[in-house]
Amino acid sequence: MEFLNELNEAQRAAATHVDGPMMVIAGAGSGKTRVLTYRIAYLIERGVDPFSILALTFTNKAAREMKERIGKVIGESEAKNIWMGTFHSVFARILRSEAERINYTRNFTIYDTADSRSLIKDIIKGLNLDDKVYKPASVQARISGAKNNLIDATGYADHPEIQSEDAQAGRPHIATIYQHYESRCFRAQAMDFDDLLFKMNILLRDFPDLLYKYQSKFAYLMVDEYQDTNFAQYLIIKQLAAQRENICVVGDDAQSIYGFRGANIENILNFKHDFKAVKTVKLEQNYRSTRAIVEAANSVIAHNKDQIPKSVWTENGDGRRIQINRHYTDNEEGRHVATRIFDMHHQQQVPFKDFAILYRTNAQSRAFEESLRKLNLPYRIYGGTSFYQRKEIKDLIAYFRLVANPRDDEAFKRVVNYPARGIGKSTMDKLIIEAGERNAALWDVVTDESMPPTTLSGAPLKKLRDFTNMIRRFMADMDRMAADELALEIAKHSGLVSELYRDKTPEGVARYDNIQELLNGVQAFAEQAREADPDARPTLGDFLLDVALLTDADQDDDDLNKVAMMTIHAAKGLEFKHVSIVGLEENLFPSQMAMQSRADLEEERRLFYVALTRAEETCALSFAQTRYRFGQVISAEPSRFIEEIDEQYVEYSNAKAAKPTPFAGGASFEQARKQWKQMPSAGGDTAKAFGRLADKAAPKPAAERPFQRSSTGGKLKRVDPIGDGGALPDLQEGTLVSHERFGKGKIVKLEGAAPNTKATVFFPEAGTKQLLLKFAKLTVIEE
DNA sequence: TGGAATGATGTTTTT
DNA sequence: CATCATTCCA
Repeated sequence: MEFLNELNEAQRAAATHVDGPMMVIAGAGSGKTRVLTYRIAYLIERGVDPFSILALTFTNKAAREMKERIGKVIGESEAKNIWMGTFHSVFARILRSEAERINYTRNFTIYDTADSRSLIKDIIKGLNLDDKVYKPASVQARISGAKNNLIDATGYADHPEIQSEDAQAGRPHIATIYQHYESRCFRAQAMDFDDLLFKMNILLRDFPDLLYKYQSKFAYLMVDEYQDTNFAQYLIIKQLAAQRENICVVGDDAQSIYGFRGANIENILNFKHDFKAVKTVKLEQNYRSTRAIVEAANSVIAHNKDQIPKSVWTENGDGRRIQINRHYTDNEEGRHVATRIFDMHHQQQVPFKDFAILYRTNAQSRAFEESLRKLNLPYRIYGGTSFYQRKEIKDLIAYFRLVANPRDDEAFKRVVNYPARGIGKSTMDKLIIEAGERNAALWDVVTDESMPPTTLSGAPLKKLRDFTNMIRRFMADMDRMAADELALEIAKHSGLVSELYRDKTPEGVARYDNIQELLNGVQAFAEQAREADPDARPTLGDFLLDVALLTDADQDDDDLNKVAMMTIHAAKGLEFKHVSIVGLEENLFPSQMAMQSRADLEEERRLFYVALTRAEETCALSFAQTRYRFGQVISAEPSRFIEEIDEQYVEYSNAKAAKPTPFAGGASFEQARKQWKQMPSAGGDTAKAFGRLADKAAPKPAAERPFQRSSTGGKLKRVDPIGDGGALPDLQEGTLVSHERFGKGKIVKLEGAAPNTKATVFFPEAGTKQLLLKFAKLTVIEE
């Protein structure tokens, strides 16, 4: 097994460990995936049956990659038999085959976050509770938290601590909502994401034969990213491993970033107590990054109190310091990052795929998207509003869902009147009330001939029945047709395709294309299944199971040479040669939600650690002093995390320092840092875009002032992102100007001295506005 | 009943 | 600024 020679001593010790519990503490970039891969290969070469290996990863992508890599070592045909996937997808598969034990159909629906929130909203309304007090999102979070800790609705109501928490928060009825939620999900034969873990636990708890079955089946367990498991996941693992104790967990407490989802670092700390004679291996040598990056990351994480002591080190070269860039606006930040990529690509032939832009929140992607597009740089955004969240896709999938499981109330409500069938709100309200009274699914109320709805009759009832009859026809075809065939049939005969085809606006065409793409996706899925097993008859239900747990990040990376943009969470486990971490501002990163508690702040810091350690060669940080948020310009201060980096690994690119050579340190540098710190910023308070003065803001030196084209047209004159007033010398009363939002207008009055000049402008389209030149992006229009 | 227009409202991170 | 939800009118 010569592949073992590619491993260092610690890695090899981990990869060749066969029986008994093992915990691998793997620092960032220490070759953990390689170890997991080779360990599986090693097991199989030693004669372990691939079918008896269960490897749980955090993302589908990680699972796929690992499978591929194992395939290269031991051959694809063996590799494909390994049980490998995310917790959710593996247990969804098991639940599907054991569904009847818990009185579910094997075609149960998986409710996504939106479905479950809409159901919760519904329940809150039905209980006549105030949705200002019972905010659906927080109720959902509360229920989710309970499920992750294996507390059901009854347990929730009986839990003194939880009850007093809710009472104190003024929301004593969450227990009731939870009870309804539970029964409504069951009524609809639906499980939410948390249920996949919760019900798996139920299976193992209530059916000893099943526990035994899966304990015997999975002789070897491996869990990646163990630090991110929550209690529900932990207990499944623990139970499955209880018999043979052949369990290997891999994790890094420093990279635990899913606390908000119930992940519990304790799981990693307690592993030693749960199993006896645990072999522990620490992987501390980093192969990924330069020394500057490794040390910078180390210096940051050292600020955390809670951690397992370990020292990540590298033999790699020093590399370039972490570059820090200050910007006046978020748009300028976008331009700068894009320009840097442009330059490096053209001057040093760096391929696009070597770049990544990482941010804290999805909303930040916009500025970068725009700038990259302007420079014609190819990019790909991972996550965010994924393909599967688009309205038209959800609509068609809702049809699929309904055909697979007609009791799926959320799907029913979504498409019963789309395309329009004359089934309006009042009809649906009656139906929903009646379903509630009978505790039956909407579908059952409509189709139960023996007990017709009492409040509905005549035309409305007929329309509803026409709809269910149509779905019934699809259902009848489910046995005859393969997934791809049926999908096409549904798309056509539901009227959805023709509805979209009629819409010739650019958006409509895009939607139509998306539907096409989804249908192609079903086809690809079916063909792949047939390829793997010629006798397989992939059903629409199989496809749904797959698609419900897919994320955008899992989409096929066919055309790969693109700049990658994603949240730091999504970047976990990935690496890039050149990384830009953007938006390093207080209240953004760290997030303002995390400012309250030390634990939350430490999680943010670990997130920053994860971000830094994605980089192989260079890492640039940036922040803006003003940023659009909620449609307002707000000012921001640099993130505390920047200062936490040991300064010998940092360079402040646009402070006026000479470019220091790596690690030169020295007085000139200190000075630059000081200078940079003293640079005036707009202060911490929110300043309205067109309102109050932010007198502390200093004008930018004219030489640095960039030009930019106004989006509303008008000939390019000059634009001033910070707007210091003096920048538009030929402004006077009567001048025609153009504003991004308000369109063209005429200056009526100018008052105040620069930089606080205020202009009164009359916009024919928007009325008279008072604008502070400092902030308003005005362009002079030449006659 | 359906659609358009208007107004309130909210943003972490993900399976 | 977006999206959503509610409202209002045909």
